[in-house]
Amino acid sequence: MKQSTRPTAKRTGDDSRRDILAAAYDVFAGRGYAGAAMRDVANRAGISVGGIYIYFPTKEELYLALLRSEMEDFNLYIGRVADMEPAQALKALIDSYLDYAVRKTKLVSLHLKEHDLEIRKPLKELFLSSQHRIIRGILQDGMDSGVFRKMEIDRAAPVVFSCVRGLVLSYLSEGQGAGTQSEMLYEILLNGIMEKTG
Amino acid sequence: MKQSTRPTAKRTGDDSRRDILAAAYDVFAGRGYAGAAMRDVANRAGISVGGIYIYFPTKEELYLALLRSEMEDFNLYIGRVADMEPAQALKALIDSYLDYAVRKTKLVSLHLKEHDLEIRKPLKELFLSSQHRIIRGILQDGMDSGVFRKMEIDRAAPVVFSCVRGLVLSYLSEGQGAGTQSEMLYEILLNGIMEKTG
Amino acid sequence: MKQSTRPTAKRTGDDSRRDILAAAYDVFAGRGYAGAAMRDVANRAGISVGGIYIYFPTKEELYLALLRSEMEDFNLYIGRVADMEPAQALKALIDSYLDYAVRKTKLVSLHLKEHDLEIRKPLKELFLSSQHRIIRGILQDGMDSGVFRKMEIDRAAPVVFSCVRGLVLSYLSEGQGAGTQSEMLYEILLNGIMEKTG
Amino acid sequence: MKQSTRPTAKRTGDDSRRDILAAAYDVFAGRGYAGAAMRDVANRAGISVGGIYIYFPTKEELYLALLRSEMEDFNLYIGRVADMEPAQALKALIDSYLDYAVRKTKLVSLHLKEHDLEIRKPLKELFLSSQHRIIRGILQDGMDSGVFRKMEIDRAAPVVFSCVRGLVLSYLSEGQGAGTQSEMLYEILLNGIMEKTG
DNA sequence: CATGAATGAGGATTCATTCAT
DNA sequence: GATGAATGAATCCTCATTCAT
Repeated sequence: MKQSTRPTAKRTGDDSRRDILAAAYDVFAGRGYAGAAMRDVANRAGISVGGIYIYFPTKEELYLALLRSEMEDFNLYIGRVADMEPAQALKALIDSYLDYAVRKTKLVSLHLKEHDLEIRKPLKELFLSSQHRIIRGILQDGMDSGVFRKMEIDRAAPVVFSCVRGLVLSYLSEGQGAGTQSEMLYEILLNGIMEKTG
Repeated sequence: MKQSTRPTAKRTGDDSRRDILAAAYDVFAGRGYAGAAMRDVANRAGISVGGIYIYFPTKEELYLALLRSEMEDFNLYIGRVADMEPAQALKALIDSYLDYAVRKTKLVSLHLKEHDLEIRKPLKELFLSSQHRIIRGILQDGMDSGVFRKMEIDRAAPVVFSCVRGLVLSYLSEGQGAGTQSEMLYEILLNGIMEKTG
Repeated sequence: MKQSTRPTAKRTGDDSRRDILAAAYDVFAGRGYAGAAMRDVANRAGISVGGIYIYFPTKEELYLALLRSEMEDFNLYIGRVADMEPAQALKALIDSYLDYAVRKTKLVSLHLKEHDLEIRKPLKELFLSSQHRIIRGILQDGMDSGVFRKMEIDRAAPVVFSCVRGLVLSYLSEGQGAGTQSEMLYEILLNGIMEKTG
Repeated sequence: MKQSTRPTAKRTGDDSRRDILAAAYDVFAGRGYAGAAMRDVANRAGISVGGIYIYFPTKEELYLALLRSEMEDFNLYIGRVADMEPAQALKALIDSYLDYAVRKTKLVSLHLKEHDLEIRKPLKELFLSSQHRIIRGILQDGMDSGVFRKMEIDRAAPVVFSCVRGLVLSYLSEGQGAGTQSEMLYEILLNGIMEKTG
């Protein structure tokens, strides 16, 4: 005899997908891939366990979808450095990485934790090559405009990337001084630590 | 309810401990803390499941013991840079980190994967402060002898450490060019990437 | 790692709960708390091991739920003596206890076996105080109406309760002659065994 | 090069047996049959796990041996009531039971907990029949000497025994007032609770 | 689309028992 | 006699996945 005259505010499929992904973000980030429980994802998403499986066929697929969605987000975020002045771009790159890590600490942490998960491989390669391309672009611009010295770009770019990534890692690990360290890294990358003689 | 078994006492307790630790190294490194199964550790160690518990009361203790034992190993390994010339020491530091990562890829990978595991905290802090100390020593020496320019050591040291760690991370992640990249990092850290004007 | 199963949803949740409780009754009663295996409860309930945990979060909770449910049952059963004539009430009390023990032998046996289990304490105290109250009521009535002699009720009630409980214990232990012994206890409690002189 | 010049104070086999039995007493009593661990018995006995198996082939046998040894002890303790005056003997019986329960609370508690363990059956029957015999003796004496009224001894004896046992059970369960309750039981058994009319 | 009860393999841990020393 | 490391079955509990409703 119970009738609901006002229709339950139903989610569209897309809403549900989004909710699940958002919940997955929290749960995976908080406990790692192995430690994450589908039930927790379901609870946090306000959906039933079975409901998840309508949108994602396995835990693995859910995880991958999460990574994909976050990567898009990140690429958009980092893209803005593309048409800045070289030195400025480098600074912006470092800051962007660190900002992103601050905003999405748990996700970046997750990437680290699952850095060698086999299923991540294709996605990871996509990501790396795109990041390397951006940095190569910056270095090339700098050399072309005479701001940066002559370097073998293909060797230098990965190293610059490493340094930036290392800073992020330190932030995740120790958690302090993101701002001050980004300044310092910028300065060291530009000038080195050696005394300029002559 | 009646159980009958036939124990095989072939090893000394110390042997078993070592075997278990070695097996734990492989299993934890390969699958992370949560993903590692005690049964797999046992199989790989050539001991029974119960046998592990004679030497390590819980999975957590086993993991911690593994970390402790490896940290000692690493500290010994890295200690040799202490009394080198500053620039040389920096190069040696980078190489040592990378060498270690090459030799013990899976272990270093494990550190990354479990970088935020609560139980690791005390051990991690010990490690970090000891590494920072070493680098501060190198920088100080360099400044004292006029090889390095004036820097705020307390800000520079963590950044240098970050860069080295970033390189290790890249090696783990992409796996190529350890040698060539270590050269490049050394050079960039010393000279920066900017054109020296004047 | 991949699991595929085929659940059989034939019962309502309430049915399952009831089935599990019934199975728990048998298993706990038969083997005691420590000796009881969740798997056996599951098998007997016609449910999977995991299924139990949907309704009862731990073995301890299952046990407690069982005790609670049975205590309610018993209190209903014993309540009817409240408004009888004193002597009649005493007889009914003895009979009720014994009847209950006959009907639910294994459960009462379980109470005995786990009489000092820490987790039972609150429940036990509830039970004891309620039983003592009933008996004090009977004795008071009897004294008021002059059927029973003057006694210190607070001392007598626990002893009467002990005697009844002892009879139950004997039934559980030896298993014979419930009927005849209840008569005898009634008579001895009323008249004692001493020769009435004068 | 370590020599022990003074010979280790070695135990004889009998000593070890006794130590094990004493340890078993504590462990079994404290945790019940299923909950008791052989290792704990060993530790408490100051012997190795394997050592126990020299004296007792299984856990079950150890338990039985414990019961046997304690039963002998009890029979000796209770035997002294045999040649007292009837009423006095009854009082002594109640007190003895209660005293014993006070002294060996945990053991008596164990009997209760494992009261239906199949392996205990033969021992239990032995015990019961001996206790019933003693009580029948007291009642018979009392009737013969005219102190007690005419009763069917075979029906009364088990009931008297039940009452005594019930008192012990109450002591174990609630733990208070052993002294005061034994007085009360004695009085009620002798006189009953009914008003003596006429 | 959504639900959530059900499944059962698998995980960490315990423990009676054995046997080489 | 005595030791204690070793065994492995068994315990409680978790969780990815399925499917009747």
